[in-house]
Parts: sequence; C-alpha cells; structure tokens
Amino acid sequence: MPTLYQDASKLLRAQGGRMTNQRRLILQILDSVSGHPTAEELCDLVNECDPSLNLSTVYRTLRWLESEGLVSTRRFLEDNRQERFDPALPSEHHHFMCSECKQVIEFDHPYVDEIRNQFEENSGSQVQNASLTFYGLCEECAEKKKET
Amino acid sequence: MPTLYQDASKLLRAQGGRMTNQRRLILQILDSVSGHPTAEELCDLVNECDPSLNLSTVYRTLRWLESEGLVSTRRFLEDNRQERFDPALPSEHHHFMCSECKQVIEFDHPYVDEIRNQFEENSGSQVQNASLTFYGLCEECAEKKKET
DNA sequence: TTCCGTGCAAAATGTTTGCAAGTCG
DNA sequence: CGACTTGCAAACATTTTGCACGGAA
Repeated sequence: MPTLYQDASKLLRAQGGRMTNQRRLILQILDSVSGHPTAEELCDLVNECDPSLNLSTVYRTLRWLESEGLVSTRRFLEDNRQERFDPALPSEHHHFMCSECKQVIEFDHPYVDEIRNQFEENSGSQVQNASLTFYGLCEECAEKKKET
Repeated sequence: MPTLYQDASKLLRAQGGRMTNQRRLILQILDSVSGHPTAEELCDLVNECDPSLNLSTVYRTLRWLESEGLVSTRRFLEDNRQERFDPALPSEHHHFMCSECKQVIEFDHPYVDEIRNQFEENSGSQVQNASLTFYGLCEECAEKKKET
C-alpha cells in the first residue's frame, strides 16, 4: 500500500508542483499519525520538527490533499468546532466516539453496504460515500460510571 | 405527538422560564419547517414575521432546545461550515445528501440497529446515538449527468 | 531564473457573550 | 416590582486569503 507521501509525490510531479520541506514533513507526519487530528494538532506535531512551519501551510496542504481525494474530513458531534482530517479514504471505516473520554474506535461492518444497496434501489440515487458514526460510552468509561 | 412548541412551553413553565414572543415564533417555525435549517436560514424565516428578531436570539433558543434534548444538530460534509438543526431527535432517521442539488432525503433501516448491537457486543461499549449519512447523486441529478 | 510555495498579517465566516434596556408573570 | 430575555455590538474561534519574499526545479 503506497503511503500518502508516495501518492502525493507522484501527483506533484504530474502536475508540476514542488515537493518542499514543509510538504514532506506534513506528509510524513500524516503517514505516521493514527487517529483524526485537527489542523492545529497536526501543526503542533509538525512544529516539533520545524517550529517555523505555519498553520496556513498546514491548511493549504490538507486542502490540496482533500481535493485530490487523499485525505477526508469529518467532524464529530461533541467536538464539532474543528474539522478533523483522516489520512484514509472515506467509507473505508466507520467510527465510534466516546462522549466521555473522546477516544475514537474505528470499525467496519458489511451491513453498511447492504443498507446502501437497498437505499439505492428504493430511491434511485447513487451513493458514493457512506459515513456511520456511533456515540456513547466506551467500555472503560461505562465501567467507571457504574462504580459511582 | 406533542409539538416542539408544546414540549418547550411545558419545560419553560417547569423551570421558571418565560414564553416570549420571540421564542413562540421560533418554535412555531421549527414545528412547521421540514428539513434541517441553519441558524441563519431559520432567522430569515423568522424575520419574515418579526424583522427585528435577532440572530443571537435564534442561537440562544436553539442551544437551549439542544441542551434539553428537543433538537439535535448535525453537519453535512459538503456544507460543513454551518451547523444544521434538526427538530427531531437524533437516531430517529438517517440522511442522504445529494452532492449536486444538496437536497436531503431521510430514511431509516433496521440494519442500523443490528450493526449497533453487534458493535456493542464486540467492543463492550454502550452506543447512545447513531448517525448514518450517505452522499451521492439523487435520481434526478444522476439522470442529468447521464444526458450530458 | 522562473514560478510555485511560504510566512505573516489581515480578512472572512460562524458562533458566543457582556451589557443596558425591555418585558413577562 | 424583579428576574429573565432581548438586541446590539464586540469578542471569539476556526479557516481562508493577499502579498512580498524565498526556494525548488
């Protein structure tokens, strides 16, 4: 599986763009990160290596990746002020967020495609993208609640 | 089924709040509206009756309703700058949004609960809320695309 | 050397808040 | 009357943009 860095390099070459140090760093961090960082969180990580790298550069890079379909964006309910960036394609997995500790668990389930197919048949529309999100209490936080 | 207006009146009485003209109007419009308006869209509707009613009052009323669990909020991908308000409880239905004409179709499907139950068993977590959203082309927009 | 990309500061957007004035009960 | 609400303007948080300078090809 090609990394984001490899995909992006190829694309840049193809469209006459340039692989700058800033882009390289952002891409490497995106490849190494797990989860769904906000632009600011990403910028903080990036700044540990290059403190002068600016938040607008992070945004510009993320938006470019988004427009090329290399990252997807989402917002979780509890947390919806900031956009989160997912270095994976949409529809590849779905999410559970714990309302208490905010941890995100990714999952997948064949029934999602099932629902999608039936919805397409019933409505005549074409579904390109599906996003299922659960909210609730994760195992640990549910335990803690019981104790009190 | 009680209207939002009725539910809200009862709550206001219970907690010593006041049913002002502004709240009455906002609630009535919420009861009559279909779809998932933004605060600003709602304010425009409200202003047709009372042009002096301010956007902050709309926000304050919506946030209060949200905190009482009488409306839920969501953001659609294509459109994610503004929050949308749903005068119905979460998990009561799911959504399809057409990327072309932005219309929203609501639907429901028993498999969502199925997925949820299985996820709860596998992960040990408690799911309180589920939100499934499809994006794609509605029947009409898909037809139009074919023609060209 | 030539554009493309960057940092910076300012603008834009959406939402929240402080406060004086108004109103419901 | 007195607490709760409102309108307004200002504050806030997040994201985008214009521009002069710097760096990859």
